[in-house]
Amino acid sequence: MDKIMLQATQSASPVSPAINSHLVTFQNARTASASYKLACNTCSVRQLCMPMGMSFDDMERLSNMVAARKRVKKGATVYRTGEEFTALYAIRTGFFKTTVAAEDGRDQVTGFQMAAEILGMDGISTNRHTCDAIALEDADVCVIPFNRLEDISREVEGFSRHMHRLMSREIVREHSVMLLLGSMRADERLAAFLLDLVQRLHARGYSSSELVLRMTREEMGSYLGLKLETVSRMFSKFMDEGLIEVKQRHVRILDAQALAHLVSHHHTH
Amino acid sequence: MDKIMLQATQSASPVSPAINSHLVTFQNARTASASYKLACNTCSVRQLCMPMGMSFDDMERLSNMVAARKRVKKGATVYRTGEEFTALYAIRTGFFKTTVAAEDGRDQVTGFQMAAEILGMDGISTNRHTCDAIALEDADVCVIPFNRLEDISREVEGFSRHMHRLMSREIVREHSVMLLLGSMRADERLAAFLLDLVQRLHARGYSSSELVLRMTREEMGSYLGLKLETVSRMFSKFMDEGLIEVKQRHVRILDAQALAHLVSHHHTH
DNA sequence: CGGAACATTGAGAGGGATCAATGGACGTGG
DNA sequence: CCACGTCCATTGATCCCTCTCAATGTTCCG
Repeated sequence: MDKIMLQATQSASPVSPAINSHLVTFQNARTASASYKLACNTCSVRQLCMPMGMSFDDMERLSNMVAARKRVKKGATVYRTGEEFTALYAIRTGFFKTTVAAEDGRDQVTGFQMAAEILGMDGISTNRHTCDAIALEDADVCVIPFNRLEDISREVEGFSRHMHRLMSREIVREHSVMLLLGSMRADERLAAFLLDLVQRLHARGYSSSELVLRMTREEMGSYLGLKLETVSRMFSKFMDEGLIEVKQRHVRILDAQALAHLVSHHHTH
Repeated sequence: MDKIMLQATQSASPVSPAINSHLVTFQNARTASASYKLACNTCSVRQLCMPMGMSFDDMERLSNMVAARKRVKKGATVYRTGEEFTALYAIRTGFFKTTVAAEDGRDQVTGFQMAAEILGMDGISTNRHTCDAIALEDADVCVIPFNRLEDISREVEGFSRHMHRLMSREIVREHSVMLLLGSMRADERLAAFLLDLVQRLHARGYSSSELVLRMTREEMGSYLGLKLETVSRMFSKFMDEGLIEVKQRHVRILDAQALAHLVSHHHTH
């Protein structure tokens, strides 16, 4: 088999998606003056993240709520099961997994999160976190103290609705995972997973056909309800069928349509 | 095999759980005067439902927000996928399932809901519902227009936090379903399901060991990621092992501990 | 009473798990 | 820069749990 060369497009800085061009010079000016102060205004993922759709002024208000930026080393946790819930975390850079643990030690990856996504909403319900959020690469998050969020809900018109939307989106996402786990075969699961990942990366300015997986086969398997060997076999199968190219964690999607077809056209043997 | 007799404890009116006894006379007084007006104050599930933890006055405010009571016949929907999202629905009586549909027709039961639980949170994210909510028996729900909820968030201290908690609780619930679907065997799934159901029913004043299933084997199977035949076989297996008694949809749990042990002590063959 | 919907049970097949061995990639330190 | 160990991924052989297909039985309701 030929060696394939895949550029690690994800390593490079992505083109900022959907940024209003008239803001760019302003943005640069502020970056210089504000130096290390956190500012949603200058954040490359502000269109997808918490301040999505906000006015410039409201973004500034939000920035002021954000207590701190926090670096998380690969393998480290943002929070763990049982820890007190105090804040939500918006991902600036890096890639995470969340895992829930059963009493007997089994654990289940419940999601993979990337830039602009929010970590920690599980903790609101009981004031204790119910899962672990673990960085799969060195990462950078905004710490948003939850009690301050309630202040901003009063100050910023429509922010409360916005928070509800974020949480609802998570509920809807989990519904589709339940559909995946409850009714799809191994190949369908992996296809759905790859398409979801690449679509989210694309929304962040990355390629719509190439991606670098930040997780192991085992972590993918846990998320997809499969064993790592099965995940590996499905990768090989897709390669044999010419649907993708795989070299370790680099994946190039050659036939997205065929993958999508797999997901949405179930047929028994 | 002996015929077993199970009383349909669920059909009978449950004892109201955890109701402060000094409120009862007051409650009765109001029931008489307010006749058919919706009143959280007099609702038997107020301690578990939306007004959980609220003061008497705040409950009254909430009641005033609730536009209407809506009857839903068995088999009918409260809302369907694609319909515009306008309101949340608090279940007064009855039992529901929610289902998401894949493009190819497959559908997946994402949850079963009973009195005091909230339907419709999936719709907040996009202003369109993303699943169907179907009554499994004649039911009665409170319609809570969503825009009014935002009003009450401003008026009632802490209500916003309360809403967040409700949504977070749903997220956490779905995490445990993902754990179930992703890592448990058929018998473990059914055991976890039965224990969850009976625990929720118990919180509503029903027996902690007997229940009447409102859904078919197929609906259970869909929720649990199993085929109906497998569900049926697991019921038979539990019966043979003396863990439960089953007669059609009536189930009596004989050895809850053994069921719990199944769930939390996974062992390979 | 009869029909439809639902549930049980059996036999057989298949998809994914398990067990096991090998191979590659990567980081660390010599 | 190479050697080495560790972690990760691939692949094969076999097993078994769950699905599939099919027949029968039961309940419920018009």
